[in-house]
Amino acid sequence: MLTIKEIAAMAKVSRSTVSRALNNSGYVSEEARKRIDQVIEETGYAPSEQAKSLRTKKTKVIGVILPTIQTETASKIVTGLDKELSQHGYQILLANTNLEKEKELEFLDLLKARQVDGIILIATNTEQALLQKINALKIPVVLIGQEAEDVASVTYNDYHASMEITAFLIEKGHQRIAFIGVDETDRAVGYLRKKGFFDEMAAHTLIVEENWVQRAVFDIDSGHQAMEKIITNSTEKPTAVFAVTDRLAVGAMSYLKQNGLRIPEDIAMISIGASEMSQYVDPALTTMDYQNELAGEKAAKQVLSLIADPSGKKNVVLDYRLIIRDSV
Amino acid sequence: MLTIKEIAAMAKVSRSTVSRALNNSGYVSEEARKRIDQVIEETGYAPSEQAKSLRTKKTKVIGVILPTIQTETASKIVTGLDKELSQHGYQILLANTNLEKEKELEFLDLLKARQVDGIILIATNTEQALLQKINALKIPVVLIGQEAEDVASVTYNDYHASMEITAFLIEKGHQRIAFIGVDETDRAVGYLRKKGFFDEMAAHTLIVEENWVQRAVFDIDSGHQAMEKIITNSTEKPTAVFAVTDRLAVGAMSYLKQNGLRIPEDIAMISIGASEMSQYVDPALTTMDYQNELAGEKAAKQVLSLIADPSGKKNVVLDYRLIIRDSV
DNA sequence: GCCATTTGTGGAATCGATACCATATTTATC
DNA sequence: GATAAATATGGTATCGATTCCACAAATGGC
Repeated sequence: MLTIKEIAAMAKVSRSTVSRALNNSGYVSEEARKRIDQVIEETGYAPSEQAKSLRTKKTKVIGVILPTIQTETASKIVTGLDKELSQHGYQILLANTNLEKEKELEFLDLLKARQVDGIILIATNTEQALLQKINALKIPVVLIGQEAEDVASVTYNDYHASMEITAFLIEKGHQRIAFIGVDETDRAVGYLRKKGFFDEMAAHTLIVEENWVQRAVFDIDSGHQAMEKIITNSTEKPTAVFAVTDRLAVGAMSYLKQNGLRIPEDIAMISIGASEMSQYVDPALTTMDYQNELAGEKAAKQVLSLIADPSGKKNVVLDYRLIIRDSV
Repeated sequence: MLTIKEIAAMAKVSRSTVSRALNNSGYVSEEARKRIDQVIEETGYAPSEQAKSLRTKKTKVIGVILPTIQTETASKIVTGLDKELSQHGYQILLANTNLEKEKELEFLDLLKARQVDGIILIATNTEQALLQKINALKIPVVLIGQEAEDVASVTYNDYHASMEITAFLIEKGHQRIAFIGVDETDRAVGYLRKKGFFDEMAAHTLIVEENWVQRAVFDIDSGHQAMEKIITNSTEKPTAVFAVTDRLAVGAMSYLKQNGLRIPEDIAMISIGASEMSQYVDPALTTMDYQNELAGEKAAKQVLSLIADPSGKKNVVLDYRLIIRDSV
């Protein structure tokens, strides 16, 4: 590999001068600069980022820890992140946990060893061990999707969004509403969305039958199964179902259709996500748009600002908007 | 930051000894090792990957260049890549071109400057400039989705898959078949899939009306528009449509449904991709499964083997299988 | 008990850049 | 024309690891 030393020799200057020319720091004469530029042009030399960052303590790399790339949410967020980061010369180093919590901790260490300038964590929980590790890290970290004390974050307003969805169903005349959620250690998707639902139901003094509430995991099949349980176990059938993600809703819809139940006439369906798919299933799904790409951009902006000034931690809360289609 | 020097001091040994203990190279006494382990345990020290790779010339990072992360194809491939790479301690550095060809070249340089151990390129073309640069790079590169001379690759059998799809439609009794394709500089998706279609049609001496063939770009909307053109411009309507991607098919279906045409009774629909969505649109889409995750794994395996032995370039061609559902 | 291995350890060079400092030359100021 | 400031350049230390080499101590074989 070509090094600065060889470039210096070829341009008949010292390494210092080449370095100065490269970084536009200090003084370099017209002539020297011209010769250096030409040599670089001819050889296609590019300085080693390795060596550079060993010296400068900056890598221009941001680590991104995510539970999976195979969801639209994740890929939209990453797109948003990349859009903003690449503009500032940063690249993304991926760390995929495959939904294993312990890996989040492992990757935080690994990314530190790789000296990333910042970390973005698409979080699935806010457990103490995680938060402690983040604070011990001394590297800017921004959480997406979960809010936590002392850690910067970009979150969706899960509680209010959930209330609004519930209110929308009630307004449409529904009184018996079922709920398909996920594990509550996921504070945002599991706990807050559920709480929003229950609080809004309570505010309208509507009761929720126990069998109407099912816990699923993050895939379509799981939504299907949850819907099956709701239909087969409940004494009185609900007239609407609130699923916390589009995929769960799609799974639930497939069960309903298979069993001859019409949507929305027999059972209405609503969810959160605004995935591409939600638009093309039949009927088109009424869903809450969380603007994941924007979330990525905001998180990227924040991590960049934290790199410049680590003291300015913020909790950005994003807006949501309901996309009304045909499933309610 | 903690360095090997400090660890050495704390354990009362030299840096050399710590390094040997860390890498299990050379001799280290029981006692010394014990003290070192303890200090590392207490301090949570992790060696700087920066410094390490400056010396060893290995980064354990693989660069992945892709046209977009927002397609299922891409995210499945990345999942497959990560699955295999992470098992061997490699991480992925993302480079998103947003479908801009020139960026592929730029990123190749950038990744070289970052000294990645290998590069995986989810390619959209096989132009000379690209191939030349790849060969000049002296870094293992594996192409996914496009085959090219002198470059390792993992490809789908686009030509044959396309023929099989066409044959399937013909076998089902269709004679007037429309085709929604993409730009032919994309050799695999654009050129080969089209050629497979035309060759198979010709083999059955079936003619393809000019207006039945439309060029679209890679999104749902574009499929919608292409379908509109086919319906409104053709003198005799086709009885089946072959779209080169699921998204295009979904867009086409949405046009057909909006205009009261029944699928498959009036017009049958078939495509390539086996996306999650294809299963839940109405009617469920008959589509060709390309096993993208497997492609990622194979590409990862190949890049790892090229790192070990750069001479063993291969062109792996993957199998496909038709998933027959309700749209034909 | 002597010589040859094996085992254990530290010193110093090195990877490829940056950055500080000293020094030389040119230009400006009065 | 002397002095100060601006411009230009190279030498050298440094970042944090690995690795080679020299050397010392322990072990073994006869």
